[in-house]
Amino acid sequence: MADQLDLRDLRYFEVIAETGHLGRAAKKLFRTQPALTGCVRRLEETLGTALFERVGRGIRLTSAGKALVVRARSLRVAAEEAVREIGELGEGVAGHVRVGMLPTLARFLLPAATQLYLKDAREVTIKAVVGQNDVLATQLRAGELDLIVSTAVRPDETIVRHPVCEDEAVVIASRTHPVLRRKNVTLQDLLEYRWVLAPEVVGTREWLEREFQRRGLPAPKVQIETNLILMMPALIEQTELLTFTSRRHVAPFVAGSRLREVALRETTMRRRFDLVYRKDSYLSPAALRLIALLRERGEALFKGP
Amino acid sequence: MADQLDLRDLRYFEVIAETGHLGRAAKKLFRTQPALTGCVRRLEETLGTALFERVGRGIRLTSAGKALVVRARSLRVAAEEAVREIGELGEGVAGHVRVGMLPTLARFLLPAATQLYLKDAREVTIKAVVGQNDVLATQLRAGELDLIVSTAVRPDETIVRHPVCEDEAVVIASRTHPVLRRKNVTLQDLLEYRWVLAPEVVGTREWLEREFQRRGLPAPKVQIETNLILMMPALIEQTELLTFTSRRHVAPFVAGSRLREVALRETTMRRRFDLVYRKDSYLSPAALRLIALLRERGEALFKGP
DNA sequence: ACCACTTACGTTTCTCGTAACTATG
DNA sequence: CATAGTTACGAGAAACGTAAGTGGT
Repeated sequence: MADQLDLRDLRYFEVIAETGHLGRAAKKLFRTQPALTGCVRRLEETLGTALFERVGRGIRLTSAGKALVVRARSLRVAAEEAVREIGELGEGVAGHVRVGMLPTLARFLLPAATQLYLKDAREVTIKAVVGQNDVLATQLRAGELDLIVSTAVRPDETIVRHPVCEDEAVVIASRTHPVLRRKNVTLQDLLEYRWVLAPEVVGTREWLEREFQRRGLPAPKVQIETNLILMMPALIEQTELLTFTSRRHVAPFVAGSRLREVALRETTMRRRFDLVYRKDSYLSPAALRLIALLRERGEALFKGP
Repeated sequence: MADQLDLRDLRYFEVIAETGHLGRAAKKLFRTQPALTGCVRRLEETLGTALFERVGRGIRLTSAGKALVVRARSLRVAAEEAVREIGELGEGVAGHVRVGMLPTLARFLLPAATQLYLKDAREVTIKAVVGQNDVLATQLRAGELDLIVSTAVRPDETIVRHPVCEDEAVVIASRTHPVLRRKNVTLQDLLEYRWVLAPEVVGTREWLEREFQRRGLPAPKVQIETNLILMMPALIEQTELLTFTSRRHVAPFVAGSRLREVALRETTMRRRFDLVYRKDSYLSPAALRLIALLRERGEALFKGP
């Protein structure tokens, strides 16, 4: 005798209890009457209790049977929920993804990407970490992030890199800034102004200062240093400060932006954003879906409509 | 491919997930490794998702697998609870019984009987209805009670009767009552006193009045008429009233009772208490247990220790 | 006599164990 | 080469369907 319930039997039992007739239940279930007799017999054996009383030529639920109807229903629902949840996890439309990215990407890729991603994966939760490339790479290797989108991650055999999009960091000023009225602006000219820059460890600032240094020039004078990279454009909108960050902040890339690029070949930093993830670790289907989405449409999403 | 979960597979899966090894799990479950491989394969098929990743020569839960562990555990617990609940209902140690009885039985049988009954059936709830025999019989036939213990229920083919115990209703007085100082008390003598009696429709009062009438005597003078039969003895404890009810209220049957029997053959009413229930209706195991208990031990319980 | 459930029995399906196979450290 | 998991296949168990049986209306 089985000492454990069988969900199939319980499903049959529910229909039998609802109809009150083995014959009609059999039709509904595409089974024969004897099969359902067997089902009831099995349940009654494992439960050690009569579920139906044989009254006249029909059957009627006993009190134990009535109680089992309730239990059977909730068990069935719970099982169905489990199948659904796990199935969705498997398809990557549910679950959890931990993704890290640079501030520029958080501003110009994340919103569109998440919107598109969640359209087919409503039950997925996302942890988005914004940080500098060194921090992101460390967290990725530590298993704290499933994937990152970043620049200049050193390749090795434990990670996979895919180029996603290109970007250029440029010198930016408010559209009313005096430097924009000058012609043939030089690197030297830029040193006349004060700057809003990221901390020295950040890739863009490192690059910028090196460019000045290469040409025998001093580093730009920093008036505001902030690790809130995304705030830098807003900080210079109404001042005579300069900053150095992604061209995407500048009109016409951002409609209505008060900012303009200070076009200068020497201060144009090309950089490639790579999608990076660990090679041999398990990635949830939800994470795999996000990876696929970023590989296929990341560039278009970053460029905007 | 099965489209429904199997509780057995989920049980296996739990152990596999806990140990993280098919081999060790197989030992715990008294199964072989291939059997568990098959179990995992079945689950993965019905869920459409990988539950383990094959890492090295071992296995590791995927995120979907981790989620399934939680679901599997709660499903197993719910199934076990269902088995337990329905099993207890079946054994009659859980459930609900509706029982009716006469006041005397409520006083002298119900406490001991329920105590004994609930010792083995802690989860059973009881509805105890106290009433006169005609009311009880009506409610029994209407299906509002599962069983009654009463007197003089008219037998027919829809009910079953079992004698449970015998009782005698007698005239009762306070131990300080003057009638107790008289010798050779007669029926006539009793008419000198006032009475506390039940309403005229109640069996004991009917019987008593008929006994006086049979001997050409008037009915006793009623000072207090109450349907709270059980209050009658208390009402006469400190007065010169007489009452007519079960001898069980009188010392020495109730230790410390202030009441005494006015012994008189003409006022001694023998009555038999029957256990009565419907013959062809479903009786819950809990009810059947109570019936068996009353049949086997009802008499001893009524008589007291 | 008919209807509804049960029993009997053969067939199919499923699960499990044995043994051989594959892959990893 | 030892260990962990997988594949292949046959034996046994379980569930199902057909057909005959039982009981109530």
